[in-house]
Amino acid sequence: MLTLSYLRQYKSEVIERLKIKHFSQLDLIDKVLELDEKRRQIQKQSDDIKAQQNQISKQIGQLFAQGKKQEAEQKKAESASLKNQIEDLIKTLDSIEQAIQDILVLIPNTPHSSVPQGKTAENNIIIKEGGKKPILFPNPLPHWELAKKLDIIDFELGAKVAGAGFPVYKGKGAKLERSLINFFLDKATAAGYQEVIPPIVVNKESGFGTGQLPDKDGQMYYIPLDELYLIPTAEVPITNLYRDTIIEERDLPIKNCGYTPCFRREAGSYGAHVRGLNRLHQFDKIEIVQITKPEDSYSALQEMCDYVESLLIALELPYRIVLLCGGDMSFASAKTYDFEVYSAAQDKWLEVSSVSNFETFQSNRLKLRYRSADKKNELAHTLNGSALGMARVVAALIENNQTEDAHIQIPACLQPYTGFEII
RNA sequence: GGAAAGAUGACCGAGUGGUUUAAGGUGCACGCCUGGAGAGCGUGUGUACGCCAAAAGCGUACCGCGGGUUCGAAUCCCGCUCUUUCCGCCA
Repeated sequence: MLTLSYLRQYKSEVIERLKIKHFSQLDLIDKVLELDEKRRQIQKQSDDIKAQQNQISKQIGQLFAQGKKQEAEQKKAESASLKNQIEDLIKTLDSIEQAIQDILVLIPNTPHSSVPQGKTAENNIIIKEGGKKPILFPNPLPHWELAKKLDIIDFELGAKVAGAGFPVYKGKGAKLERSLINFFLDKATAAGYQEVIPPIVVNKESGFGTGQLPDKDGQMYYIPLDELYLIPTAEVPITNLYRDTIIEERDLPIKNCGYTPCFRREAGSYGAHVRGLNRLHQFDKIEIVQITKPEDSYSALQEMCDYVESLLIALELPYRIVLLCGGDMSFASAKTYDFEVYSAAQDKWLEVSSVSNFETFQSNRLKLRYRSADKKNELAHTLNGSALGMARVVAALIENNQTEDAHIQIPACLQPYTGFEII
């Protein structure tokens, strides 16, 4: 969330930027600033009275030490009356602070000045296309048909065990999945990201820290008995590793990567566009996360995009890079690039990565700061990206690399991992 | 799941109701000393919010978290969380 001091200082600029995000409740800004004004006024009052009370208590202690009981009793009465005033003020203060918090969590991040205008995905800007679309024979099979024919992914079996959207990978399909995980992790490690294996459930503090809570709790699986959420992305546990910490400037940037399964309820989505691996309740993903100084975060964003692009090139997949417009960006992001691969049999672009700079939006919630060279504590910037989301990569590999006799050619970079060249 | 012990600053560690304004030590920073280093000596050394044009300064809160008792709580009471050890169970 945005900080109050930032809102106070850059109010009109924030409002202009939020218009690019098509945020409709701009009146919340004035409301929260009014509450802030009131809060400061009441805090001053209550701090002053507390100071008086502390003085009196100290005097009482001294009076008792000197054996002046009578005077001490008098002071006690004086202090008691102050106590009532303080209680009232604190009650008001608490409710105002709560009201401020309730509003702040509703205000989305402001988009970076380079984010294009626009309301929906149609206004996104394709900034680059790369790779070559494959030239396939007539009537190529969509991945779910070819996968079934080769018996490498079983959707019905997964449906029996868990439900729709929980596929079972079998044989060479499972090996392909595992090979991709290892390939991506090795690449990320070579690019300077330290590997972590985080928990795949998180508590609500973590969900709040990265911005999934309170607004998107319906999209996460929840375990009520233990009050835990299944992670929708490794971004949540990995970024939260640094919640409530102050990092020395010399230790930045911090670069982490991690593989986890990801769980998404995705309520309300159905139909042809979610067939097969296109949209799942459980899928594997490698995530990259960076924590940087504010002045470095946009070069880090570029570096992460270049890295993700290098993976797509290595996999020889046709891809395009999309700069999201204001209206299509997520609540917490200041700037986001999506990476899509072309899946030939479906004739569809599938999103396989989303790389975002959150600036201080997450770090403010996380209380994630760094100590600058001149000993000041400032909010760090957080970024993350998929590198990559597995299922759709598998879908595209299956469809694009299929042969006329219904086999799948494994790209050269994966063969050392799979140990086979064809499925 | 059962039992016991514990949680204090960057770290170690003292502190069972009132000069605690959290002792002492370590570390760190700066200064003195030195040809240089070390030792020694001195000074400083958390976070958040607020007051102030700003700096300096001052105020408030914070000793795991949340309540309570009291004029006053690190200290007393209640609840919770986590850690360690032992027992049980177990991949």
